[in-house]
Amino acid sequence: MSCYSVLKEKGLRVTLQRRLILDYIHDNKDHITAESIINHVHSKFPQVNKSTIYRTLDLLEKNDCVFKSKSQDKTIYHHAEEGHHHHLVCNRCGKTFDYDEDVLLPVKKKLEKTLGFQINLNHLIMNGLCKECRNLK
Amino acid sequence: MSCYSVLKEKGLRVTLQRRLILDYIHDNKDHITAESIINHVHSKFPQVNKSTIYRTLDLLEKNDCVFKSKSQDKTIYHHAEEGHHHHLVCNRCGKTFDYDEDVLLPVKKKLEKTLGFQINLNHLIMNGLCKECRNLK
DNA sequence: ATTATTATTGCAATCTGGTGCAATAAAGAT
DNA sequence: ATCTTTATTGCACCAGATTGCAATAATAAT
Repeated sequence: MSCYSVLKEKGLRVTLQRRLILDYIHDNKDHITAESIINHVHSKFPQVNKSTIYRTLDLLEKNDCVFKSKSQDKTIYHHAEEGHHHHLVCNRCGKTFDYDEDVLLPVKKKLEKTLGFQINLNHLIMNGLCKECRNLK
Repeated sequence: MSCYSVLKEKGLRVTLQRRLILDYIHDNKDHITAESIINHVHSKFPQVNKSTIYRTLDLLEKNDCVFKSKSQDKTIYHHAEEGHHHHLVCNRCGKTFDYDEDVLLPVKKKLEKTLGFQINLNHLIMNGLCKECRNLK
């Protein structure tokens, strides 16, 4: 679990609270909401404060251990393994799907050429309808 | 101002509060924050409640009169004229930039072919660094 | 013009996410 | 094993956004 060494390298401490949160995110390959993380931590240690959880999530994001994004109204987190930062989220069933980073490279290049704008693909979530849900209606 | 007729058609009422908000959004071509909308309405009628404003914005979004999106931590609204739904938001200065819808069409088509996922381009905001801000650092 | 209907509003309370600060505890030094 | 340093936590509080409900007011019917 390399996140622990990342923390230690930077002089950050590996606390019970951080282990609870990190392990939970690593055990869940899907996107998870802040709410579900809070629930999980509270189910094991109810006395852990929610502000600690939010601060831990911010810290993990700053150190590239998790990715944080907004999907509709909710804040969503997922673990940060290489090559898995790009997500599609279905507006109907809520499931997430990965896509190949290369798909967006031409867009990135074109926007840099024409507008000089450098988009950050790591934090990009695209919403829509997945295959199954499209067939339902 | 077709939004008024949209409301009337659906049996929704055109109230002072809704006129204030609609007119303000129509007069502003840029993205505007919920905060600036609240400030504007309060500058004319301080007694209007903020929950009314949020509810009105949700209603206008549901009826396709405005678009609502998240940029970083803020909620952002803009009027819904055809061909202006696609935005880049700079993470440093907060300015917004439009881009041509066509840029993303190949991506949309590819994802539909390979994954069957139908992305909704209307609500897509991409974050990054604009030309000016890139040059600053 | 007045009345009846019901969509809309204001209010109070709530929820999510975030902040300053004093108390606490992890990890290194002794 | 104990002490010291200071990163981290819990607490209390705050801001933005949201909701249930009773009061209000926009529109249709008379």
